[in-house]
Amino acid sequence: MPPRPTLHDVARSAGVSKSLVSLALRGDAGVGAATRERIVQAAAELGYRSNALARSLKQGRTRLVGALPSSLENPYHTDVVEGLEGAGVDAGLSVIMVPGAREPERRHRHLDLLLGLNVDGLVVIGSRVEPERLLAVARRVPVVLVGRPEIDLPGIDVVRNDDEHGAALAVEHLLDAGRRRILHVTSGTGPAGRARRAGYEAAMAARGRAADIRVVVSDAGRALRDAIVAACADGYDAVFARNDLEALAVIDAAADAGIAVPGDLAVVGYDDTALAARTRPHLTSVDQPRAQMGRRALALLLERLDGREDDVRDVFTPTLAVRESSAPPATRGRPGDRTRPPPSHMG
Amino acid sequence: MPPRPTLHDVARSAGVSKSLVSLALRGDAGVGAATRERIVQAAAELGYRSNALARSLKQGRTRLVGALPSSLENPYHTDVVEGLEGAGVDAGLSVIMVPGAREPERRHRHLDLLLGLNVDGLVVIGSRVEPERLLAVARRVPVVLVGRPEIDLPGIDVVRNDDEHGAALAVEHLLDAGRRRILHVTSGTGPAGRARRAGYEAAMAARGRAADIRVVVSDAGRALRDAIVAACADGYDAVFARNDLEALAVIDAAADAGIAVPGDLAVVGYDDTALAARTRPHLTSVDQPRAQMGRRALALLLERLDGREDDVRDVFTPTLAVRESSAPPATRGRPGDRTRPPPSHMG
DNA sequence: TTGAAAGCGCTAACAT
DNA sequence: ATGTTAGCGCTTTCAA
Repeated sequence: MPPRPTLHDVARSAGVSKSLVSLALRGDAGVGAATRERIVQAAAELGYRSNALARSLKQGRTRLVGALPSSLENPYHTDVVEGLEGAGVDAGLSVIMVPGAREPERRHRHLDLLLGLNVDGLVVIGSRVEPERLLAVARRVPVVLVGRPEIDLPGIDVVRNDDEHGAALAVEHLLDAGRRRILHVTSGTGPAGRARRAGYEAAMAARGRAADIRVVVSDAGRALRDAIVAACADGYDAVFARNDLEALAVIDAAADAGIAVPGDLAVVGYDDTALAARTRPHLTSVDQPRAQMGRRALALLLERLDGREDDVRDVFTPTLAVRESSAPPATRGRPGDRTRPPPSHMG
Repeated sequence: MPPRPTLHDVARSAGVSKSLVSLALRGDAGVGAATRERIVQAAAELGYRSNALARSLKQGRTRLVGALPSSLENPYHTDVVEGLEGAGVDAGLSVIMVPGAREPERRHRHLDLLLGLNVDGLVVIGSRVEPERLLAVARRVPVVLVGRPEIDLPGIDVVRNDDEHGAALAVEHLLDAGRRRILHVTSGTGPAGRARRAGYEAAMAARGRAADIRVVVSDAGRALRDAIVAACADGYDAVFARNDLEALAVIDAAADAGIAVPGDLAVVGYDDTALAARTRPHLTSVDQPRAQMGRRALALLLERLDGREDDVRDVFTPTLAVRESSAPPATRGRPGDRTRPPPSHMG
């Protein structure tokens, strides 16, 4: 590979100095029209592209924002990045990301990578990076946490949705739709999972259903299925799942066990990811404004870079996207919807 | 934010020269044990982290590999990145990525970003970057294309699966399972889509079903549903979809129209993404070894950096992951599987 | 309007 | 075993 041309090459080719090339190429006003023309010409001919590394080194900033999603498996994360990037473009910042990982070692590697690149800001999406590490990082570069409740670190802004409220939306919706007993399925030891679980319990209690509170911590496969079967036998006719992925697992387990959704069992997920509308039955899901949260994260970063000192905690209010998976027993019977009549414990 | 400590700061704090700090921190053998100790100590106290920008500028390489997925919507891309990253770690290279985009303008911006960061190699995953642009890029940095058939650019390696063969696997499987007429659903104007379509047509012809070849170019929503209904009315009882996402759309449309899958209609997807096993019915899908292809892409990059001149075209052979969505009419009737009897045109 | 020179933080060849 | 020095490619005073 031929070495890429530098400012110096262009300068020589145009017969001017490096500085003038730099100015001309960046559109500085005080460069003679003819000279500028010659410079632009020469640059084009050589295929010159300025070296971002060198510029960043000189300027002490990269105009880069690093995104650290906890995983790319759940579309939630990429939706946030989407918003982040959109806002970044508007602000003249570029967003780079890493694949994301659940394993702490890999996560640390990713974090180090982003930091090593001298990103001007870091957006950590739902990742379980340890608070101490976050604090250490935040002393060198602005950090915004997205989607992580239960955390209050000085110097670190947080953008999240109200998980308790979201859980309550799900519970109320199910109850209002005529469901009697609601199970909560979660695999999470994570903060968001905890908050949703707490919201579920609170909402149940608020509706006088404290006695019905039941939580299944799902591992993959058979265990979940057995738990669902057992719950149904005990009269549970609805599930509020920690997120859409869990909800799909519930639907899958139910199908395995011959339990009809939403006939025998209503299911509500969380995040309203693209999956929700793609699978059958279409999934009712709590929707957080992910792209908007991403945009907000970038705005907070900019404010920090601009000198803001006090911490921001931005809480978005989720809404409920109602779909087929939680249709009340009475509403069923659309074409193509061949579900069983409600089980006997319904009456 | 306090400025981050530099080599110079550490050197002063440890009472030695910059170079010695650099050597000590990188574990050079010829540094006195005591001195090294002192240096490491000082670095730790100051929280020193070497500046990758400066190092890269000096060394003329970044040890960075850029991944440009065409979109994060389809898990296929992230699976490839996963393999890429795994191999990267083994080789001491880091993988950075951008969100990916379908719009040409955004795609170009992403490409420029990666290039501006001086990545040592670029992996373009399924993205429809124009050949001319690819060629231009490849003159400055090694480029590997993943998942893109129909392309033969000098200086650019390609890792892909045999789409024609994959399509044939799907067709044969459906025919062998007793299906009569197979529809192909694609939205793609892309190369992979074209190749799969060609494979479908060839396989149909090879089995004497040339007369049954029928292709639906799916736009969203109603149009697809109508096309499916029409096809079923014409005796089609199976669909081979361009990818898993399309397959899910087909299943969705079928459900809307009261067409049972796999009862009335068998469906086969492509890519065998995580989605396939998550939705009901579980999706039969052509599987390409995505992670392995990612690893291979990185290996090819390394070879290029090592001076290889001739082009490599690596074609992986896909396999078929058979699941519920293509179960033959006779096999149906598992618990929880309440599908209709075969429609009359079956007999 | 243009050029010269300093220096961002690092590495590596060359002293000592 | 340790220090000095010269850049990597760029931006940015400061002079001319």
